[in-house]
Amino acid sequence: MDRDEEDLTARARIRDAALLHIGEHGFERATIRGIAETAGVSSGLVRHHFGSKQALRDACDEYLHKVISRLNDRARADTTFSDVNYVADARATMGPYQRYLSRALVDGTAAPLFDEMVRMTEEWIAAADAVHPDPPGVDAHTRAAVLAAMALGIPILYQHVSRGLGVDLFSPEGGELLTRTMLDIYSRPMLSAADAAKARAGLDRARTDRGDLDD
Amino acid sequence: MDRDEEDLTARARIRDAALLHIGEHGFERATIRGIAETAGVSSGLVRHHFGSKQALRDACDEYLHKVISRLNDRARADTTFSDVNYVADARATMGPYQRYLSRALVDGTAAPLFDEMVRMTEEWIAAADAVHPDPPGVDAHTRAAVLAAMALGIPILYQHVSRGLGVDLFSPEGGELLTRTMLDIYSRPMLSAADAAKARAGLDRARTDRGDLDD
DNA sequence: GCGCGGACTACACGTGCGTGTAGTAAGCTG
DNA sequence: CAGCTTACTACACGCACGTGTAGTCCGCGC
Repeated sequence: MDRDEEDLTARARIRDAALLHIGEHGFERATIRGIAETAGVSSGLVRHHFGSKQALRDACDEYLHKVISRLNDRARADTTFSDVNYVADARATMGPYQRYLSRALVDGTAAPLFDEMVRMTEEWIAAADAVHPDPPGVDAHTRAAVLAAMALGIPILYQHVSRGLGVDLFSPEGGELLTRTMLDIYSRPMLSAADAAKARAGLDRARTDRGDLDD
Repeated sequence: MDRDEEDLTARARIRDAALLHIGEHGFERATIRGIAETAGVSSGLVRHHFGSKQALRDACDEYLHKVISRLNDRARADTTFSDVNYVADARATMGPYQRYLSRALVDGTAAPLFDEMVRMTEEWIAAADAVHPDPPGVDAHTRAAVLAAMALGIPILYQHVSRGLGVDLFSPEGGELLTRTMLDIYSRPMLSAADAAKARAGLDRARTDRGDLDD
């Protein structure tokens, strides 16, 4: 239905089980036997369908990339302020796969996925820049990359954030609290424009002191 | 000198090697034999000093916590706007241990470390709130937890960010670019107060529609 | 019916690695 | 010197797990 035509097949069940196991225990600790058991198949079938443990991981990455692309397309259609929610939305939809994603990103895989998030963030930044009075110090792409990493820090450190908030970030209450928090963070600058300018001036001074030629 | 009195001992060398190996390959893939080889000792000595692989990991966590506490104390003394740099500073000082830290945070260990960062962020938020005209929607501690996770997302996703920026985040140029980017991000709100209020109103409406009693 | 390919299982192999054990050398105390 | 503790090594055990192999069942084309 909302998956591929291969959904109910053993192959799909194995992939889903792998996403769960690897997300829960990490790639190394996750065992083919454990994945097979969760999927309700023999361990040999895992190898039959995917060839090796690494290939199974690759298949998981590819599958998630497809799912997220679809999710992004849907989010792109929604241009209201619920854009702020896109991380929360993604988390809700991705559900149990969130831990897998976090690990994949941290491990350095899933690069195209991160880049796609940067692209989305870039669009958002461009819109924000359009209504901002003074020009930014660095280009939108750079800010998008950093901002995407920051946004992803929340689901990646989900357990720590949940502990700090006192509620599970995945629960409806946690999701709403996070959204309200993000509204504060994104609408209330931590630094005044004057303070930022002052800091920038300090950086410029340090740079010229070092003898760099651009100014 | 800047370490403990046990610095040059085999025990310290093993700990350092473990931080490197686990940071580089992850806890599971890191082997006691490999750590021992890097430390220039036999694998048995690792067990002799730390008892088990897990205990070695615990010792690494504890050691890093100590180092970071010292780093925080130093940062606390600096109340200028270079506060924005505290993540970058930490990364520079932590150097090769950064990957270990990221993994530890993602794995859920190093909870006290995260909580300490939340505490630091909370102080910073309180200072920003003092000069902000309108009151925040959520309390400072909640915002601090989320903001700390966001800030940590940058070093955790360091390779992706580096790719997006086109320079190594660890290089001096990368560090300066990051600082300038952070200045933009922290001084230029992504949402206007009006937009945030609109989104909040939407959330309130949804909440009362659900029949919650507080308003 | 026959053959054949794919899905699937049971089971054995090899190995890498954590862990346990025994033993050596050096320093300290009496 | 004996006796003990501590740092340290060499080596073997055992297990868990990825991988390889052989074989069964089922469906489809001829």
